[in-house]
Amino acid sequence: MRSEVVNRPFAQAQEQLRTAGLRPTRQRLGLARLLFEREHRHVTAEALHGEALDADMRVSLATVYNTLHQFVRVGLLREVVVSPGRSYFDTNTGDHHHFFFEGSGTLADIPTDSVELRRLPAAPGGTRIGRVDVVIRLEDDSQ
Amino acid sequence: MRSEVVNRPFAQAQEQLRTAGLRPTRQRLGLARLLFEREHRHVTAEALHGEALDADMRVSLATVYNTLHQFVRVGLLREVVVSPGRSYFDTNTGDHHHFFFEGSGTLADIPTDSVELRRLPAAPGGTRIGRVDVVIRLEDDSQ
DNA sequence: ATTAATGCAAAATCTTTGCACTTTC
DNA sequence: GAAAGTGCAAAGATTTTGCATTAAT
Repeated sequence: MRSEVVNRPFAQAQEQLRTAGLRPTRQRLGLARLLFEREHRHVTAEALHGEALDADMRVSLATVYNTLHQFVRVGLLREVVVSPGRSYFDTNTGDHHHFFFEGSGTLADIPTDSVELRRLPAAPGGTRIGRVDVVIRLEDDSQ
Repeated sequence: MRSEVVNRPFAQAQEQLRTAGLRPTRQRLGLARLLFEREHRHVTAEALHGEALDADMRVSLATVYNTLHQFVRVGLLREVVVSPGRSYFDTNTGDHHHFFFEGSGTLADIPTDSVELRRLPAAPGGTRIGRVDVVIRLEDDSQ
């Protein structure tokens, strides 16, 4: 592989960050690649930090937190709150809902069209609906 | 008021705890009265502890946490997770959903029949649905 | 050069735990 | 008196912050 060849995934991540108005720094690029170069995923800050270290990136946990929140702010990620004292970040920012496996503490997307939300209440005065979160909590089937 | 007259609310709380299999201790009784003698409410451990102190009860924050979780375990309360790093406890254990006001960090019940959930996905193999939580996140209408 | 981002360690939150003491049954 | 519950302070866990250093434009 010739070194002057453009590194595709890298260039893509760079573009993605620029578009979002974030400087494509080494850490943000690295984290973006971990997050977005595969299938949609759900990560905790701690888990992503672990992956980064495994991939020999040098990044602090504080920067991982900061970066995840920046990504949420610019719409690259969505934060999912399902468990007290732990934040999950979802690379799927589209309209969809979640299974939460209480046993393992993991999340899975629910295809949009397998939940149908009929009739929503009106937003109370002075507010507007920002998002509707549906979480289906699953317990181990101790049949 | 004659001292031998039965204190109704107190007796009710006592009964409620006994039925749930919890010893009616001074702290549990006091917290139960704060929680259940009024309309349904959403409290944090910290807020409930504050109320207890205001009412001149002597109870530690640790005991408030323990008690809230015990109440959840026996079905007297329901825990609602909407915000990272803060647990809310809901005295309404019936089937219903929530508004979450992002601005103030407060919760409100949504009447059951103003949300209709049609079509739910089947629980993945080895699991069963424990609960379905719907949270409608409200933002301040900066119109 | 200028401006923004990072790393680190420290702090801030929120929650749980260990154990001696107290209360309930 | 036996068993369960409480208080306190300490520890845990997760997340945020302050500030000097480093990197990107």
